[in-house]
Amino acid sequence: MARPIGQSPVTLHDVAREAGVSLATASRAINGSERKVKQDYRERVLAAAARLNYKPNRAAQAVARGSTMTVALLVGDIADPYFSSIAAGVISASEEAGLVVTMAATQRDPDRELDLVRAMVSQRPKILVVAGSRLTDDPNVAKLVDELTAFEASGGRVVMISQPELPFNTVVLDNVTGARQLAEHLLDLGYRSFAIISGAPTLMTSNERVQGFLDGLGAAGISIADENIVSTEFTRDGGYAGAQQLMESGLDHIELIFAVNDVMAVGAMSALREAGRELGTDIAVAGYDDIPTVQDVTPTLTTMRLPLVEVGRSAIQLAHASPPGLGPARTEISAAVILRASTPRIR
Amino acid sequence: MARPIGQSPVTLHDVAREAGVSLATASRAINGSERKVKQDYRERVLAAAARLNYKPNRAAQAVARGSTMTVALLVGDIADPYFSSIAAGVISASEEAGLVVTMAATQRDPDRELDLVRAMVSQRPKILVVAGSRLTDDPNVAKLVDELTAFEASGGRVVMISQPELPFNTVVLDNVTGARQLAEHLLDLGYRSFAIISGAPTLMTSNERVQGFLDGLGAAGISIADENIVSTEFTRDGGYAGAQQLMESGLDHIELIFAVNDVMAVGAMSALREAGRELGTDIAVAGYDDIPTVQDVTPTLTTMRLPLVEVGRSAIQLAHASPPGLGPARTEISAAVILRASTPRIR
DNA sequence: TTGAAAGCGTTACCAC
DNA sequence: GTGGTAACGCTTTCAA
Repeated sequence: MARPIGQSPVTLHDVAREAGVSLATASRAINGSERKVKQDYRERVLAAAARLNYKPNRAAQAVARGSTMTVALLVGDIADPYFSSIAAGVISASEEAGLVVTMAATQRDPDRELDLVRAMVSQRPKILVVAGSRLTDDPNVAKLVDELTAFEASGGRVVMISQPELPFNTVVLDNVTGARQLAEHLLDLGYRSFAIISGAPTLMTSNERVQGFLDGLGAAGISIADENIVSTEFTRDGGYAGAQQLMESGLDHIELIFAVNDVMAVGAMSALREAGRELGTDIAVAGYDDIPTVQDVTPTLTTMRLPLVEVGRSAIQLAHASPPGLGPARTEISAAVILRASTPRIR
Repeated sequence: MARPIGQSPVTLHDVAREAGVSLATASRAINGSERKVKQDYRERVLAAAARLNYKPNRAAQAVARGSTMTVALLVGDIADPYFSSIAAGVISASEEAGLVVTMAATQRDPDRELDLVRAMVSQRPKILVVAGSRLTDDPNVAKLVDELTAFEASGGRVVMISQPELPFNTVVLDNVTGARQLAEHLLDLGYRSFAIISGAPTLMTSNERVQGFLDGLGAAGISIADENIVSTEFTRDGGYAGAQQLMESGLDHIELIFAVNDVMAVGAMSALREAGRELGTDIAVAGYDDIPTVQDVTPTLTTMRLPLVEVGRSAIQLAHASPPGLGPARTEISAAVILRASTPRIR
């Protein structure tokens, strides 16, 4: 009596029949506004629904209502702690708002990104969050902007994380300022000669952090020779390779290596350690992001703290706060310098 | 001419009109089977769709077809590398199969888990993947099994990751065997006295690993005193706290601490290090899972390698391989001992 | 407050 | 092959 028989899930129709009311009433009692249905009817419907183990069909609701309760989230790589922390924030804020999160990973490929954005738009989510860095030479930006603009025109909300150059709501991470502050603090600690491990030359996040860092040093009259700025993959293994590359070309008078993100810094530290360098004494290292692991490596890593979970939450809040029609809104998230053992005072 | 005007997305209807064909033909040309529509009609429709920037409404397709193209994934905590690696596998395998992934996080709370399973069932996904460990005293198992059984009865496929006690398709991670192997290898290296940092006493994954480890030691006539088995949270901070607890109660003759997962092991290492213990020499540490970070901590961590991304992929493959109606199928994933610097040979 | 009925955007069956 | 049209499960007018 209770379980759905065979293949077909219970529909609202079944519930209405079981409760002896009309489809409309059943709908109102279960999903509609509070006021409209009389107490005993409502109870009868709810009881019937419970008895039959009824679950509203979300797809059908979406069609009927003309809108979903979905948040679509696009990340570069979910196994990367940067993205997984942001995702945790997006998921928790979404759940609180009764929204379901749909997720896809671009593997940092612009073509894939465009395809996936199209796939996500096809789901007609309420909110579309795009995390991950843009490339300066991204061949697809124009198309991307078109898709997203059309999506907004049709009532969806777009939120970009850290891509302020695009005309959408954005959670802004001021990488230039952050990296400059980091540089200043490192100068304070006495460091004077630096190397940088950066991502691909076209990767904007990487560029901004390099630029900010150089700005900070420049203000103190310090510069970095080109051969001491290497660019590799924006991953742990990239950092590892970058450190090796630096060591090959000497690394002689370098006191500190700035890796433009923590996973790269951690990889670099392993490469340096394996090469017999004493971290923190022979050579200092700093990163960016403050992913959880950097407290557990040795020495603990100096970095810029980005409240990543908060960033994810902010994306959802921004979407809710920004009225459609008005121009793009932004939430600025500021980073904080976290000095740890990898950069001891040296002068 | 090209862009959707105002609020309403382009529908198949619009495309049909633009192409001068019927709704049915438009549907067939765009989403239907290859054979049925003549070349020039198909081209006209496709051209019209492109011109209007048409995107099929997935929800409407789901209603009409009676099934979605969705995979629902339930994890404990997406920011935990164990889950995020599994999620990466689920996402990539799903994308390859043209499926969209929906995700939710239980925060390891059984009540939340049940609620979220209900919410996900409501989406009528094609596949529902439940990762995360079960509790021995889970008050909701019966209800959970009911929900999942009903979901399967209505045509969905369920896959559990590492919960072989439930009557569903399962990706089995043989924790008992894995932990036993680890113990054997550590005995080989000369270790004779051990402590364990475990998760909550009701957490099955934790229990299995403890049990397997004790089995392995027991076969060599070695046991562990109760006070040297502490139980804490199944997280990095739990591991940190567990190590502190062990140190308070002495840790005197202990040669090696086995933490039942890597994040706990990494936390424990930090606690030990901060307390001035020389890792690998004063005290050895081993973990379980082989999350990426364990190669970058110092010393590198001995652990059991679980191919986590592969585990996620297997879940989707299993769902596709297992015909509905037949009993639950299983895929066994075996773990491999990875000896690293945290457990040097000592005898 | 309730119920009948008209949608929502697609698919799929059934004639032509 | 193609087009008309009845579904799909639900929401939401519109009358009653």
